[in-house]
Amino acid sequence: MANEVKEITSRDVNFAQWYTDVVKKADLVDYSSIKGSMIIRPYGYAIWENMQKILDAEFKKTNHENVQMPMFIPESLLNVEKEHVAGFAPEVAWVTYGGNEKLEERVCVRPTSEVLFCEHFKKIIKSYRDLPLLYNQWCTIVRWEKTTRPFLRSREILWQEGHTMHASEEEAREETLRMLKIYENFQRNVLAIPVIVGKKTDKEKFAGAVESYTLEAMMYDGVALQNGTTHYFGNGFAKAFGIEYLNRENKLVTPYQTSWGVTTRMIGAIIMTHGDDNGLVLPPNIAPYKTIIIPIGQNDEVMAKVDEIHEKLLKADITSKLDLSDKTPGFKFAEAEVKGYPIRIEVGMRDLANDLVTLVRRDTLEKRQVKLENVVEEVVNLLQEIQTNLYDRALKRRDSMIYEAHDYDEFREIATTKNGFIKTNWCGDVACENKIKDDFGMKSRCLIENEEVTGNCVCCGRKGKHRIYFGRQY
RNA sequence: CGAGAAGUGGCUCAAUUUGGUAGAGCACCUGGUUUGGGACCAGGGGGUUGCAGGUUCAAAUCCUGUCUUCUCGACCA
Repeated sequence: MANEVKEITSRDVNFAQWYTDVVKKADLVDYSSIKGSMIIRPYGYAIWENMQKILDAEFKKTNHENVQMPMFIPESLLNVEKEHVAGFAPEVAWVTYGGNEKLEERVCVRPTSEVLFCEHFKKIIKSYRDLPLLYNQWCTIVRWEKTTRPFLRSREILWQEGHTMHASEEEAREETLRMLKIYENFQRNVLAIPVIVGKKTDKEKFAGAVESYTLEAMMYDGVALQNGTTHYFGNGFAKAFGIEYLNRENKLVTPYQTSWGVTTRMIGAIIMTHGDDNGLVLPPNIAPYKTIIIPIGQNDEVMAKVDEIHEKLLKADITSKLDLSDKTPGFKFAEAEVKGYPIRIEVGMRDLANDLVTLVRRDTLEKRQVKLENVVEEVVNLLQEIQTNLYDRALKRRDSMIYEAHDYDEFREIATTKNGFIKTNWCGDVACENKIKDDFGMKSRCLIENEEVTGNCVCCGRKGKHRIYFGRQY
């Protein structure tokens, strides 16, 4: 009995436990001896590598350059921008000793790198000719979280952070929205995750930002996962750090700034958006292997065909794994499902006698027999179908879990009986946000830009200023 | 950080109540037979029981501390 694969808790019985089971059984991570610092195993890391490859290409296309900044920040540097340090101080890790000697000034492990970039920018930006300055770095950061969960909330986080400087406010705002759009397209088209994109309220925005934008995804259980953010900083940081340059009129002026980032949390989002009781389900566009080929019976003809199909797929640029282990077919089928390969190709004599092979799609587990000579073509089409179906399915589910509340009683009724987001009107007062958080544990997700405000604030009854989503979050 | 639960070969657990030679199934290795949904036969390797103290003739078992994991909450991305 291969019990290790059979022990996935049903996601409708205990979603949190199901998530933990999938993460482990699909060989994505292992725990380390440091709380909240996970080992990302090859199969999990391959997903991250694909994310990096695709996003990095988008960053380069839009003229960003990669750099690598230090991992340590001296306390005095972190303290330069007040709102920023207030936001991050409670969760930074401090280094106080070097070897046996106590440090003169303690240094923290970067929780994010704004201040490091600012210090550097001050040195290298002299002229309007130096702008825009478009930097990005792939690195890890540390935030000392109290509760940790693989991918969703860890202490050591793999991410990408873009930091840019611009000559005008308008240009910096454009950059903020440009990167937001890149994230949105990536999540929709590659990860097949529908996201609600919008502006954060003042209460929820990044420490030190003028405006923060977010990509909010809804997980299978109706809980929100913030899947990426972009920030417009105005020139607050630049002023605090004294970054100035000479413009065309030979005047000393302050530039405008942005930052933006996504993390391996997106892997958690894939799991909780597409996964099912059999395990992981990977969208073809991000899967390390788009197909897994499983031979049935070890005779020469089967082995020859399996090799042939594998070669053909690779030639057509379709990553494919060939499972030649000596497990039984049933075991391999089950394992292929746990690991979420988009398509499984079963090759056995029964089909080969009629020049057929069997394709099994992971999203629906539906089987179909196809002509051997058409395998590549069929796989290409099926991958597209799966990619589309996963997005449509997730979108439909999400939309079915968004509710409109017109008054507080209705809000309470929804918040206490249903899982999902609540769409409503809000007066703009942080007191109402706080009350909703205290009463129901729901925070504002983001403001809705394109809808007219139709009623009064759901909480206080005063005139509504914004359309807004509320929801519980990871 | 608060409440609860748990840490025994890679995994799931037994032995803990009542201190007395650490055990099973699966996984792993070798050989063979198998192969269309989680195979079978034979043989074999692997654990000083999370870690550190303490009590005792004797500790997986009792006591103290600590670390890690899980669930629920608070907080934060």
